[in-house]
Amino acid sequence: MTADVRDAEGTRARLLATALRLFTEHGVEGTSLQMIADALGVTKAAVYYHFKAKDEITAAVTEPALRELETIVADAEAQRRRGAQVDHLLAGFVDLIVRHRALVALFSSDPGVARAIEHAAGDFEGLKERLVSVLVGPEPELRTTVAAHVALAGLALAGGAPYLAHLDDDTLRAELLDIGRRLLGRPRRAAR
Amino acid sequence: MTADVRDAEGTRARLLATALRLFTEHGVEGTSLQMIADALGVTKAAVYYHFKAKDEITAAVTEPALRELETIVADAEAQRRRGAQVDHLLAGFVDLIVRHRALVALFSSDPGVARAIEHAAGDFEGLKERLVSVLVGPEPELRTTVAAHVALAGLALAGGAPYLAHLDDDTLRAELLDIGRRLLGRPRRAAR
DNA sequence: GTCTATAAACGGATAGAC
DNA sequence: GTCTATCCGTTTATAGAC
Repeated sequence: MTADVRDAEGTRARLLATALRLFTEHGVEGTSLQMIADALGVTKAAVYYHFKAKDEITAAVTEPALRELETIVADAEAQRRRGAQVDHLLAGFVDLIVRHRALVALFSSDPGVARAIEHAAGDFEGLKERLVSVLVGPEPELRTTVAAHVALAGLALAGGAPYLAHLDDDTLRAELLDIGRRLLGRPRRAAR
Repeated sequence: MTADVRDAEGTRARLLATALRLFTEHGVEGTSLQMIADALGVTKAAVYYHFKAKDEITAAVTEPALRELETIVADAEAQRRRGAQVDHLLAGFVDLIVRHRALVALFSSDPGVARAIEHAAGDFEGLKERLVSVLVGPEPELRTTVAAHVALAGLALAGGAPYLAHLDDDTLRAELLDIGRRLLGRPRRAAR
């Protein structure tokens, strides 16, 4: 393998990590290819070697986590008891937040993400609705619906907030899970 | 008064309302002056008559609510008992969300807002920190800190979410307040 | 108060050399 | 795999007419 080819995947990974950092800092629409290229120390043309359009970068940054979320929702829907559905979804969502931190906050609040992936990844809006549906159940009360929206947005943004970036994964996961369960009226675990 | 002057304030108000709508839909950076002008049925040059730069529009859209928030935080800080500080801040914040809906969600999550106003409005980041400080108090526990971040982000985004846009002000305020108090460990009110 | 016209810069994107 | 150079559409912003 030549020196040229050697770092292809490494550069691609660095590019995605850099793009994510800039996206969370400036928003997707507020981040230009020039900014990404500059941060990487290459030119715009080099970026275009790895991705043929900006939307592709946005999709590549968010898709892995979105696919995971899709699986989490499907697994939760497959649970038989209502309580288990909520527990499964909440645990999975919090775990996703903790492992991806800023990413979940990004696609929870940045309109640029939705715009960029609407032609690619399977129905983003539909996934959100299924997420809420699992949390509120059939014939939801208003209180439950509002609590579900507060929980989803709050957990995602708090998990990606710089103020909590210093917390280790296990600590953050336990705290977010406890708050989520409190919000949704699920019993807290006695021990860990 | 001439016909030209007559609608000056009316146009300015319509412009700000239109800009807010587009900002929440596409994000600040994802909204161009051309989009605002088109939505208003005027040209870009007409927009520039009212505001000499895009950042000024962003600032004008957000500043009224930010000034209110500044007052709310100051009033809360002036309370003598800890419980009263939290109660005051929470009630004020929720009321602000309900009256401005999408606006609070906007400056809670859109990086474009922070960028646009950092040279104008007095310390935005500082205000956020004072807000959190009131909620968590001196020597805060981790659980409280995380809960405060979840509450602030969750209430703001849920309050501006399209899914809850149909709720009337009184209903939304009561629901958000109850959830906020539950999150922050404050006793719920018995009656309304 | 709004328009047309235009300048200057920046954005995304491509061609072709090395 | 990265570079220089370039294209083109769009964006912010200004000048000046009505």
